[in-house]
Amino acid sequence: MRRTSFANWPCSIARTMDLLGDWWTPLVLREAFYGIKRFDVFQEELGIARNTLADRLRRLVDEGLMEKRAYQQEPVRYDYVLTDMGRDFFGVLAAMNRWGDRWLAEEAGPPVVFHHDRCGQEGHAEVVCSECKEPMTAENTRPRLGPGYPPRLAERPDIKARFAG
Amino acid sequence: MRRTSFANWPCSIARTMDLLGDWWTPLVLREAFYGIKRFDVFQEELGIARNTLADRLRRLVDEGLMEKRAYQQEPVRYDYVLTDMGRDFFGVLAAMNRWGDRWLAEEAGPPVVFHHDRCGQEGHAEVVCSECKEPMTAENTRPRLGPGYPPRLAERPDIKARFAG
DNA sequence: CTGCTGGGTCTCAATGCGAGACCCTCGTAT
DNA sequence: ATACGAGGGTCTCGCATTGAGACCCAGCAG
Repeated sequence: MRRTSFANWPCSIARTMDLLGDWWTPLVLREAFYGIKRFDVFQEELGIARNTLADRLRRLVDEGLMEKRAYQQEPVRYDYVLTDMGRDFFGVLAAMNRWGDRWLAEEAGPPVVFHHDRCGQEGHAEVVCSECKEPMTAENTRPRLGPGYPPRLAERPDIKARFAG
Repeated sequence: MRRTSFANWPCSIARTMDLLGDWWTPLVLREAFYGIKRFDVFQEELGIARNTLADRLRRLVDEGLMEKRAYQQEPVRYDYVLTDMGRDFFGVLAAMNRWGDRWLAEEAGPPVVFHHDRCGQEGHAEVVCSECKEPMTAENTRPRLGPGYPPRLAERPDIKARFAG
């Protein structure tokens, strides 16, 4: 059975999960944010199988999150760097990191903290509303039909009910 | 080959990915945020195989993100509700949703938008620094060793180099 | 001419995913 | 008394994916 594809669902979360592809992809991106560029370094740091890494990098390049760049000729050597699309994924990783720090860390505390150059302090990620800058939580936020929702689906009673809130 | 476990890596992103388990889990959580509680409804809305759903729900309960609750006796019927830990995951989904809206939406725009009760406006998620409330991006944020990082590992030159920035 | 570095591909076994069928317990309509 | 439907699952089984490790190739250094 082929894995069910979410790429065409009317849901950005599903689409995002679909292209993440698996557990390794976010970790490859994490390494990229750490500044890693070269195949071998990704491979050693993560302990990922080489074929799996080749596959994930190829996917990330295809999807537009990374770019394969020849950094020298004779012999040609490639490295992998984040595109704007890839760099923008940082927020997602930061939110994940925060959640993990909060709920999965051991007594000793979070393994990694973030230094925010902008203010010079160590802080963690917080997810806020773009309009009022106050925290966005499950309690104070509700989904609504957006402009990109397929009109035909939007007619269905169960869908209507879901977004009625 | 058994899937490599990230549960004990010194990285909250890896740990989070490890317990997500697969592509379905975030979507099950999404449904839960939409207010879905019952097995059959999860199953119909997502079109997920019943055994896979049973497995994911069991995992979410085991990990502490959801609770199985008897909502009636004779016959006993159970439903699944988010715990505090589960509800706190909203931020991660919101960040994912925002990224997907930005980079994967079609011309028509995002399929779903968020209404923020707190301010009464429609906004999207933004990831900011907990200290200064300014956006946290790959460019202005750097990882540092945190208190929970395994001391033995922290000695390694490659690890030192990575967090030197 | 041997071996090292960098960036991969190939082979193959073992998981795990997912469809669909099946199961169990009540409550209710026939 | 019996069939049927709702609710919440488990069982079986085929195929796709995962991942370890071996192998490949090009250039350069000893």
